[in-house]
Amino acid sequence: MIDAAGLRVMKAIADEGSFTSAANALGFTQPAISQMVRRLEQRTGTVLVERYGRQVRLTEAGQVLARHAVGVLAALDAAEEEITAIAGLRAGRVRLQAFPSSSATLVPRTLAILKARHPDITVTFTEAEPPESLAALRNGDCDVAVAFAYEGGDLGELEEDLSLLVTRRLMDDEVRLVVPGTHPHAGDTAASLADFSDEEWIAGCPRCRGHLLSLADTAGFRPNVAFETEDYVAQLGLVTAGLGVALVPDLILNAAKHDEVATLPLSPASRRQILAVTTPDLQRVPAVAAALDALCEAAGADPKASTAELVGAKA
Amino acid sequence: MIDAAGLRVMKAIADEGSFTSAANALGFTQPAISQMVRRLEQRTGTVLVERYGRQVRLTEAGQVLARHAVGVLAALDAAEEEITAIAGLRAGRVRLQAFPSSSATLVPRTLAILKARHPDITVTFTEAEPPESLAALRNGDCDVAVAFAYEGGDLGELEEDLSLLVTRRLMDDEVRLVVPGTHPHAGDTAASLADFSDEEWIAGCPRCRGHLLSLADTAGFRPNVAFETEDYVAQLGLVTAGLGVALVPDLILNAAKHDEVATLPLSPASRRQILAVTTPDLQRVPAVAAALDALCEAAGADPKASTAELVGAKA
DNA sequence: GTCTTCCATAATCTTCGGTTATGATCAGGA
DNA sequence: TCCTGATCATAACCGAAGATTATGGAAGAC
Repeated sequence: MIDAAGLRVMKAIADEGSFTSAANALGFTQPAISQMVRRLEQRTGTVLVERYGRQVRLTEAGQVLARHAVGVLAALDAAEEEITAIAGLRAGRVRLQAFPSSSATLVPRTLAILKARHPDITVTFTEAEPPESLAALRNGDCDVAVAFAYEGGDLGELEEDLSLLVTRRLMDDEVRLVVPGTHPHAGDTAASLADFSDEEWIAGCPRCRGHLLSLADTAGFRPNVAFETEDYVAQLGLVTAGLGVALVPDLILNAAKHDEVATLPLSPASRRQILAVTTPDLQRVPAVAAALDALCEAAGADPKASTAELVGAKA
Repeated sequence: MIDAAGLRVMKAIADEGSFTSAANALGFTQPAISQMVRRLEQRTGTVLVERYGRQVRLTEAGQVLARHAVGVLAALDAAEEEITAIAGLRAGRVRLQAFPSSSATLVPRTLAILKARHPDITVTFTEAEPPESLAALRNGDCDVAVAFAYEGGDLGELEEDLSLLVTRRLMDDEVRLVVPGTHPHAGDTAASLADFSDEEWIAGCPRCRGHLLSLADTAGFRPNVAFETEDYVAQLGLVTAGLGVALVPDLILNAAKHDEVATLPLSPASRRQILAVTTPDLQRVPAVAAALDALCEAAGADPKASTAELVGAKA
């Protein structure tokens, strides 16, 4: 029945004292005000303005509207201001979830970039393996998930999960074989997985373990997994202690100390993709977009090149 | 940029959790909500709603709007309620100005009627002679003026003042000649003014004095005005003391004690009209209309018969 | 798989809310 | 006194907002 425009007009009339100057103040023409008042009057069923000759005066009801207008318009302005603050990155919130090994290097660098560029954005960060982070994304508990996908057989599994999500490729993470420094093959320039079929293996997270099994299967053996731990520092510790060998991505090796082990490139090489994942809608939220850019930059990827690389369901 | 309708929609979505149920709650169809959200989004330049398959969730910006909506809509409702209270006579204000001799009988009766019928209306009352009360009416300081107009020459003067005002005829007030009880003509059934040409006269307010002069002029003499006072009790007192004769309207005689004087009807009779005056706009304000009705009733006039008796400028 | 339940889109129509053009009235001044 | 300027009202018009119905596509339930 009463809308913001009507209140604005009533307040302008109260402030300016005439239809004409109210119209000027609001950037309208005079008849617009005339009609607006008439509409308001027939909507409310009351007389709002008293016309006496060429001057107008608000009736009591009109004064009531003008009085309320102040508060309502202030509230609307506040809302608008808050919205534009979010849109203009002067505020906003990003909830980031990243898998553990990325939180050592990629995430801190990202947060630093984001903080420097948009200090008013609040970023919350949670560590989560890709299945969980993607679930959180779908569930609305997370805005950006940093996930990884192994090239090869395992990729298909993740791809299914990416339906209707938007991904940005951050970097390729090469997987290396880590052996104790004292290992006979420690000095090799590359490692063929088949040569390590008799070793005891140290596996990481479930999906890393799946990748190990997949690679080993291709190499023609079934690895003897002696230890399993999601803690990659522990993995390296176990290898250092001579308790086995492990497949460890570069990202982890760059982050963690690994002086007493040898890291051998695989032959054939195996990589995993590090991806930033979000939804098509969230992608357009400025704070989220800024976070994605920061992630790309932190990963050393060209933000432009990888922008809007959409992974459809079965496309 | 943001209007009440948009806020209402955002709040409904927040409350209901889906477009469809929000549409039902607001009495719209689902596409209306879809379009409204889209419009809001392109107006604000931000994503307000996240679509996850078949469910929707508000983004941070959307939640901001929904949060502000509560306050804004409450304020709008409050304004509307206040307006309808005025329209429904559950609130409102009437500022009444009446000339002194009416405030003795007519006004108290009117206020009593008004109080009984619409206890929530606040009435303010000021005593003022017609010229002042009409000026206040024009000036917006008064909603209803109770004025009087002498029939005859003097009426024209007031008529000019009534341009663009609305009058309601409340009653006819017969003017009588008041003489001391000991006066030779005290026992007469009627008085011809010419018979009192040699008397000393006691005049009232300026316009009453003008009326006296006008009547005397018609009767062919120029009255000897010995005293002038706007206090009608004093006038009667002066007559009682034998200091002169006076023309006094019935309204005053009914209100004030006048045991020791004789009141003679004039021949030819002379009357003044008691009028309620307001503006065409104010006439439609419920509280003002109620006051006019109460005035008519207090005056014993038929409210219907005298309604909307418009006195135009030169019509 | 089918079926239901969501939201999105398209086409259409009404109403709102603005414009320009014009008229009527009042105030002020030559 | 009669212009003249300022003000509000009204009419005709027009574009866009905002609703509708009809339809399609995707997600989830069975």
